[in-house]
Amino acid sequence: MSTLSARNRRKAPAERVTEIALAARQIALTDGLAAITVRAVASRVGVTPALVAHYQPSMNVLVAATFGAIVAAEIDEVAAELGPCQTSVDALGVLIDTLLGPERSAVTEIWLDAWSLGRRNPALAAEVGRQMDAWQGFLVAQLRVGVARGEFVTDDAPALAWQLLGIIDGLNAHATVRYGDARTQRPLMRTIAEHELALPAGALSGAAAAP
Amino acid sequence: MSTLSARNRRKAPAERVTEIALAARQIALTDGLAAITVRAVASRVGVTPALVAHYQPSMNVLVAATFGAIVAAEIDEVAAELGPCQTSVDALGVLIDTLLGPERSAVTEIWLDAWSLGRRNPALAAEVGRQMDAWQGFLVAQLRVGVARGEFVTDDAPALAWQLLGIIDGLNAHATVRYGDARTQRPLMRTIAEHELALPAGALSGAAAAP
DNA sequence: ATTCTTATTGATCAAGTGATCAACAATCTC
DNA sequence: GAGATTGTTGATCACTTGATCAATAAGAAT
Repeated sequence: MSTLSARNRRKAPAERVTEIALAARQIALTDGLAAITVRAVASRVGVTPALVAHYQPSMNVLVAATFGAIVAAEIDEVAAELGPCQTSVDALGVLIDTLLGPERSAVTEIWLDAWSLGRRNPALAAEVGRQMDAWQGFLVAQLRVGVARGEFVTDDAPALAWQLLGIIDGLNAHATVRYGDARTQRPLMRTIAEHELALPAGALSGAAAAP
Repeated sequence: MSTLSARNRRKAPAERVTEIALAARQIALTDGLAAITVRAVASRVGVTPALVAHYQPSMNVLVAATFGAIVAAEIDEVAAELGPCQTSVDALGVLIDTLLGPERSAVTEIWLDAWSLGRRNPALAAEVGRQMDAWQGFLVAQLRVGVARGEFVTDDAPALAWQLLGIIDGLNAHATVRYGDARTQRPLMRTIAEHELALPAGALSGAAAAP
């Protein structure tokens, strides 16, 4: 790849750091968090392993940072998609459709890797905690807007957010690992959300239904 | 441990194989599937790494077999617990309480490891598929009994079984990785099951309620 | 053009992994 | 008890991992 193209060019530290971070992200999305090794990243950037080690205090933190970057990007992406929605019901429907979409399997695998690798990588474990909190915070905000608008009813938005995220992660994990049939997952998820938020049956089904 | 106690005793192959399998299971339940190494198993059995390698075609299959054994034992255990139940509603309540219990976190971590490691270990991936099928088959059988008894109503037991298992795994994963609050998970799970099986509200709540 | 700063490298270490194989020795068989 | 069987070992290989450091050279400063 770029190993031969721009050989021996000297770059500003900030740029190299960015390159390394990007390479790590690509490797993770392709082959999982466990595939982020000094040599793999170095090879992808077109640089010596020593340079990667020079810019990163340790591989554990690079893995953690890469995980954090991927998940943070995911949140931003989903948030952007929810922007145009007029009602909270609309937004929730889009959220469910997006999060249970088949194109999220790469990110789901990242989550599975993180949950498993977190036990041996303290930095990663901490980052997993942060990102789970971030997701929950995001969803809580959405739910509270809906409650304020009088669209949703729930007496414990934080707990409900955790529950909904748990369900979504579980369905995604199953779909990614073994059964990719999202057709039955989305209706189920909508039904659960409707019930837990005191919505009329079918309220979430109409929105953003793909052909 | 037993490293010094019974030194240099020669055992029948079947017994050694059993010892190795047991050691692998204990290591997995304590430190995860990734901790199953030739040396770790050998050390626990009190034997040379070469002997472990001698009895196992490869570490990949030992990991896969260990995962399979743990999950199979889990299914048997749960099945045994459901035996005494008179009604399917009872059984489902016990099933939910058991599977979402806090003492299952070790097994949940095994599942997370398996899902993550499966990508690099074909034997493990195959075993994961088998055990997921086994769980689904078990739950489908339970659901069908309930339907036959007139307790449950569902037009697609297999699909519903996958969904319920996905939800349970997701809630368990979250609880294990970060939030161990099962108090909100079980009521939620009961509500979902009641709704999906056309049960009256609260039907699953009364059964097997711990003090 | 020369000097200086520093990004980059090559070589190398120590640790850990799975796996192999001739040699040993514990136990069984006769 | 002598011999055959085979469970078991010690040594060792090839490989991958993260990490270190003196030495090099690219680019900026003068």
